[in-house]
Amino acid sequence: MPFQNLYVQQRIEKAAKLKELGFNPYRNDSSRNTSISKFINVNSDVEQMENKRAESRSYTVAGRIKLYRLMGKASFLKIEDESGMLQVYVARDNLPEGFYNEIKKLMEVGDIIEVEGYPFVTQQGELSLHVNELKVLTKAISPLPEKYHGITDKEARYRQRYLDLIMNSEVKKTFIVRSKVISLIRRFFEEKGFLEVETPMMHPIAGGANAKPFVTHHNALGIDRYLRIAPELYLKRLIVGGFEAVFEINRNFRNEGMDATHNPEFTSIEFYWAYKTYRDLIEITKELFEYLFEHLDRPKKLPYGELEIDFDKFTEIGLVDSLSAIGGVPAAIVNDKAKIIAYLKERNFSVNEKMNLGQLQAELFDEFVEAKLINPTFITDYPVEISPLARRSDANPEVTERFELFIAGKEIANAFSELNDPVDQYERFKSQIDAKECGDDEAHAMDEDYVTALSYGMAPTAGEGIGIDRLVMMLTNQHSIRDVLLFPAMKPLPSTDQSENKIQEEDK
RNA sequence: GUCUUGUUAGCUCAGCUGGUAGAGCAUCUCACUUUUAAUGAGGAUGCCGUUGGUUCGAAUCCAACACAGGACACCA
Repeated sequence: MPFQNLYVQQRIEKAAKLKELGFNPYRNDSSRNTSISKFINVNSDVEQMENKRAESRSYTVAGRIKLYRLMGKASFLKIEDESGMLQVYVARDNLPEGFYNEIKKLMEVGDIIEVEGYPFVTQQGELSLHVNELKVLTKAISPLPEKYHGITDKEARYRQRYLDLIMNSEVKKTFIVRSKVISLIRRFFEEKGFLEVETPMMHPIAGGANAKPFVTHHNALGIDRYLRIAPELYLKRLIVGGFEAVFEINRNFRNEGMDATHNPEFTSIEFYWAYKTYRDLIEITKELFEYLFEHLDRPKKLPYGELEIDFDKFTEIGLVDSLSAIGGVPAAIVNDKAKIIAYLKERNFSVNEKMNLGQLQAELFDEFVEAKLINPTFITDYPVEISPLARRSDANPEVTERFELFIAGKEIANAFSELNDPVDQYERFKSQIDAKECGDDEAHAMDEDYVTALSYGMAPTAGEGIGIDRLVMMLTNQHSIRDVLLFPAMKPLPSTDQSENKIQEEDK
């Protein structure tokens, strides 16, 4: 049974008393006519007035009580709406007779009230609203966290994000930035002539990435469905179909571990661009960042924890070149399997000697280079062995036309000129099946329908995916993905409600 | 998955080498008509995460479990 808590009981009592007095504690007749920030802007002139008040003006504002200072026959309240916080002055003699004494103990911090009145400036110099009329719109029966320390417990903040949002205004700002980033990305690609599309989230075959999918069941068809791990293969079908520039911003689902950079569902943008190559993607990616910084009004030298990221300094380097130039690995060994293995062993890294040259180079990159890539860096020319979906470079068939973008030591984007040879694609799927049978449960499944699509001819195309959550982390100086997700995945708590347990039992 | 830290009042936190739980805010009563975390006086508030064990006695020691934070590993 909820609401057993003493403080909740006291507040339920107050709601009942309001009802007795004829005040609905959950009324629906708000007549708010301005926001708090507008009130403050419009009345900034009141301070210059002779008696520091404008009794002829009238505003109705509403908000949640954050502070309540009751002083006998008058009181000050701070109320907050989405736009800001406002001080409100309630004096007994300015209200209908008896009203103030009736209501002053029935409202409290957490309640949402509406007040009508005129602007004035207090002796302490704060623009406030002098109340002529007051009503409780919504009674809160659970008390808010403490007014000074707020709520700091991470678990409570993630599970009860609404409390976090009520108490911590910076949190709200982070999510406003997140919303803007998504909106700007959408606008950027629309302005470039891209078409936003929606492809299925429930896939018969989970493809487009190396990841374990979630499985669900479609009762009517009697078949299992996979929550998508990437929209890639559907978006490329659309290129086959004749759309030349498409993008999709939405969720992917991966049935893997959770940590500071991984949530089971995460948001990405993937975009595919016909008649273009990965070189064009590098240019459009730089442009996108320009666009974001311009419209977000952020400094190009952005602090990130201890680091400072300079978004005016995009650089580009080949993966193998980066090993010596950035990672400090001797240039003489980076193209020699045996020497790399010896080098890694000397430094006490566990080495799988069955790895091919490309995999070993990737290993060196992960160990010695990745963390050092603070300013935005395009790493290009990925070995063919670790790029199964990317097109080989015509100049050097050992590497692919691919890049990954790293910022603050983390991968932010992955892009390449797409493989559009259907026979080659079929062979690569087949070798993935072999890998799957050898125990690699993240290997791609054969997608014959996709191969069929390619067989009708896909124009030369370049495609890119950008992790929105990680991008927002960087732009908001957050170091956990949970701080840029409104409702991060959390394990359910054991239910204390027996009826709920029963339902779960019956379902089994 | 491994290691590590945490879980005490609505919130933020004390509670030492075991002796039956405390502060601030909030809440309740009283005073107070320009306060700024308002102030002053008085009162109430606890499955000390859960389950076991050791002990005359456990918030405290031990074990298992649950949840969370952090680090590492795995993964892209």
